[in-house]
Amino acid sequence: MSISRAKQAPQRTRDKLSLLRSHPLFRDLPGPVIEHLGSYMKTRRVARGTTIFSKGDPGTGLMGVLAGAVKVSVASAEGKDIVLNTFREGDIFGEIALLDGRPRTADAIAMADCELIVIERRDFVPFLGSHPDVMLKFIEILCSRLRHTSEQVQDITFLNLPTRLAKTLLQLTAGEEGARRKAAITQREISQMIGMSRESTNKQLRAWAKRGWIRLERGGVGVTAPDKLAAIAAEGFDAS
Amino acid sequence: MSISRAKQAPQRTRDKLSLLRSHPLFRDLPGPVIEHLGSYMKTRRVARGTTIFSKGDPGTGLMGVLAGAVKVSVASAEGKDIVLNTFREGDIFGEIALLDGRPRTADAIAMADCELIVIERRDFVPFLGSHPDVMLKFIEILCSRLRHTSEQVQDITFLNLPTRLAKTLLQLTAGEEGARRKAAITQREISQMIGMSRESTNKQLRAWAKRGWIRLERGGVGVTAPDKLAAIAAEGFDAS
DNA sequence: TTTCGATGGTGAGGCAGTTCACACAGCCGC
DNA sequence: GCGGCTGTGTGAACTGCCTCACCATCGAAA
Repeated sequence: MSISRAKQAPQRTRDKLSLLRSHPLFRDLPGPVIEHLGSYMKTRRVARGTTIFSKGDPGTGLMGVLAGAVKVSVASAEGKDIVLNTFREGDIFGEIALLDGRPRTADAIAMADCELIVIERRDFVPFLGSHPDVMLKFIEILCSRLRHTSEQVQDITFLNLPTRLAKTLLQLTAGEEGARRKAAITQREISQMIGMSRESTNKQLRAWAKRGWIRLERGGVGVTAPDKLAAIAAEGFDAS
Repeated sequence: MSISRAKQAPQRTRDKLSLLRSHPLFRDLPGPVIEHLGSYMKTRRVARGTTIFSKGDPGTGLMGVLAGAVKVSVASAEGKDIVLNTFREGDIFGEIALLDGRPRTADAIAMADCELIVIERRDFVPFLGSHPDVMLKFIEILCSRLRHTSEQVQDITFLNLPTRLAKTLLQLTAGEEGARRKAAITQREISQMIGMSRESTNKQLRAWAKRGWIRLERGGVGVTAPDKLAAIAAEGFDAS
């Protein structure tokens, strides 16, 4: 019952065309258009820890996650890191550099072994120009990204460590219920998601583990009492 | 030589059609289309301190600033406020709720007496659907907003008070040079822009004023040594 | 004119979270 | 099976910033 660290080869649960056909961005497009797009796409396999792109790179294209998980983060001059966003199977990322053609403002790193699809900007932009409906979808994506990032600003300025941590643990394990409610992630990565030191994060996690609200393993966390964490996330303090 | 608090009626330096014609969003549109758009727009005058829209409101439309300045902020449960963005003459805001139709996620408040233009969502969305080139411009705006908000996340997590304050003062007074380098803003608003307490902000401002790098007045700050502030903003600490 | 709210100024004290310095366990590659 | 790296656990010391509790001043409203 341990948490898989995804060191095995990622199962190819879906190929690139099936991603396109099922993705909200492209779902409504006619079949031939999807196949046309598919011909532009390349797939790329990367191992956990690989840097997919770096801050300052020319933004060459759009990426999609077929399997695995990706974090988008930035590093400070002192070596601290902060995670701006994470993406998993079925998600699309890197759209900002795709759309405005400016350099990437953050790094993308594989949190697990990944299979990605890549569409080059030079192929995609002309397509976009002739598909206003797809542009509208991108606008929706950008809006939701903006709402997400704004919320991050609010969380960082208003909430304390336990509250942010509880919220993040719930998000990380959302979707799964009961005993399967767990996430494969290191404590360092968690600390970077909430913008706190690894040590402080570890101490809070241990405190909750001692109360039996979560279970800690090497490279993973399991949430056993989501209601308790939800209470903390809502109240803004550890009221237990 | 005092800093104007803009309590007088705002001078109407430009009317709504001239804003449209000169704004990058609409500049390239044919004349009749602009006049068509103009017929949808209403103007609205608001006094300093007025709430233009509130968090949770249905996002009814797009706003533009003809004169004055607007801040977009959110309040925490404990009454703390944080400013997410500020807009001045020629800027457009409120586009997220316009584009995705979801409720507003922040408050907009007039920082000075303002003259605004408003375009209702029900009028604008159909227009947008038939103008893909305008959609592209909106995509650019959204991308730059996203880059801005991401940078805010980084600033909050990586930089300390003096650094953030120096950076913000420079941004606030950018555009003007020499002795005219000043901004009409309260210290409380500055503290909300950098996400620190009013008291801490005041103390740092006083320290710099004592060194002659800035000048403080009621309701305003003048930057007299932008190079010194730039050094702090770049170095990440007060190296003087 | 008086009052009152908004703005600016200031010090004392406290605390959440950082930094540093370890120690120890698994896991990987060789 | 042996280093070495990565991930985790933990306490002591430090500190940047907040909170609180004031006071002074200005401007506008009553």
